[in-house]
Amino acid sequence: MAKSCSCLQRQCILCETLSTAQDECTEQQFCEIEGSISKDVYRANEWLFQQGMPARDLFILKYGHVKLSSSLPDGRCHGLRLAGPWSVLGIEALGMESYPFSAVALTDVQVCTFRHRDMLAALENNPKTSLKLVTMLNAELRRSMEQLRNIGVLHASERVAWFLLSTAVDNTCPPVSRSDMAEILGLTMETVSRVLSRLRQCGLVDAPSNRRSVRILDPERLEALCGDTRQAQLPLNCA
Amino acid sequence: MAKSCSCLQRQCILCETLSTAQDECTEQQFCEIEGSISKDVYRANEWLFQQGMPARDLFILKYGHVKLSSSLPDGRCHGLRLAGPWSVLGIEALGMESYPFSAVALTDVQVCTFRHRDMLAALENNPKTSLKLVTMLNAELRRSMEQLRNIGVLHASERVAWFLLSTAVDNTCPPVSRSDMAEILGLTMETVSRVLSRLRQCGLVDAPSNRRSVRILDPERLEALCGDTRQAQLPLNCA
DNA sequence: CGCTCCCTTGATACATTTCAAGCGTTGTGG
DNA sequence: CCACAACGCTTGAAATGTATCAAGGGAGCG
Repeated sequence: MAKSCSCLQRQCILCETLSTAQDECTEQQFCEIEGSISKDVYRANEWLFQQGMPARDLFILKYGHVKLSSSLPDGRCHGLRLAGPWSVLGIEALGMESYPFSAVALTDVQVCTFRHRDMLAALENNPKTSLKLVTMLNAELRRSMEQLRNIGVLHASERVAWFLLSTAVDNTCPPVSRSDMAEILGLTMETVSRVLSRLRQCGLVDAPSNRRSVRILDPERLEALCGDTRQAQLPLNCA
Repeated sequence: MAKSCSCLQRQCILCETLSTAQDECTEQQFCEIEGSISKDVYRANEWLFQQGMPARDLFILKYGHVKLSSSLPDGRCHGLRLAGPWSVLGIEALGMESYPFSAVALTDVQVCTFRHRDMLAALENNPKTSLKLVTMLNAELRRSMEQLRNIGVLHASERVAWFLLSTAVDNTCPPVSRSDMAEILGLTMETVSRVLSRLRQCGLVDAPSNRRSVRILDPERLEALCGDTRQAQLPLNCA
């Protein structure tokens, strides 16, 4: 029997963990780990998990996009970030009672699901996995702090520009609605719409109003918009 | 020779790590770890480290308060959070080239300094330490996400109320200036000052204008201010 | 066709920022 | 010991960016 995860993807922390685990686990331990991975599918708008739910699993996103968001007791809600393929979700709850935020599928989504308790066991048995995990959490933390700073200091158009640039792959953004973007950027849907309209008029992006799709046409001018205040504060005269 | 860190504090991750390490390291390994801890002092307004500096150390704050902040290329700056005694600083840079943010002492400060490379070695040798670290990073991540949400959705007075409540120990806040608070909350100094003046008028806090000191007089009414919007949006009629 | 959903756009309201002046304390040097 | 500057804070008036409210358009779908 081949000792490996059936996907064997380089980008997947689980697959990599398993491949290093081969050297360090007994055959039995390894099979236990591999056996506890399940592959699941969620439809668009389904919840992977909700804030406050008992935390049991972590997810490796293999296909599709997910939105993470956190809400206040009074119902107000704020998007934390978008997650794309090969993101690890729900690991922030490892060792805790409940998920501190919610995750909803924006598109149809395919994931590997893994129990927290199995992850904890893998950590005990495999120091290399710990290191990988620590590195991952650190990266997450940096991203989160960068976002904190950006929400704190950037203007509306700078935030939109930054969002587009930071989420786009090949100048194409994930399929988010205006309200999703607004929620993540701490703005209203209307403001996001206005900014996108202006960016469209200036030829910086292609953002059809009917479809959830934004394409970046001029990455360089867009970058100028979110880096330097003086340019960014005058987004109307984009001449 | 006694095998323990000389402080032996329950709250200190380093001390705890060392005490568990006793069971798992050889005497030589243990002494290497212990020997690599240095105890340092920084004066108020000194930098512990700056954004972009090569990342070498992590710090356990033993006495005093530190402000973490991140800046944009154009100079705009945003406070990330305050750190008090027993915080671990600079661990977000573990395994990375440079510090992703800066840390400046608000008061005179006493720290234990520990090399990243020694921490990494400790992780390899001691799975329990990894778990502790992962738990810590997760807690940090949750805090950071909570803050992200709060900056995103809360109004000025709600943010101030939340800041006071979340940083106060025994209803007494760390010695931060109005501008420090403003920087962390994504507001201006003037706005913070106005909110504090109103809170003072309403008898919720004691905030003398000459000293960097805020004391919470009525925690319950203050909590009502940051939990529920409808109350929070009318902070002027605090009757 | 009529419904819903998402988006756009305009007018207005409002919270916060910006700009500006002044106050009290602290520390320094004549 | 007193002037003086520096610093942090407060407060007011005006400016401004974004939210809110409102109306309407277009695509998709039963």
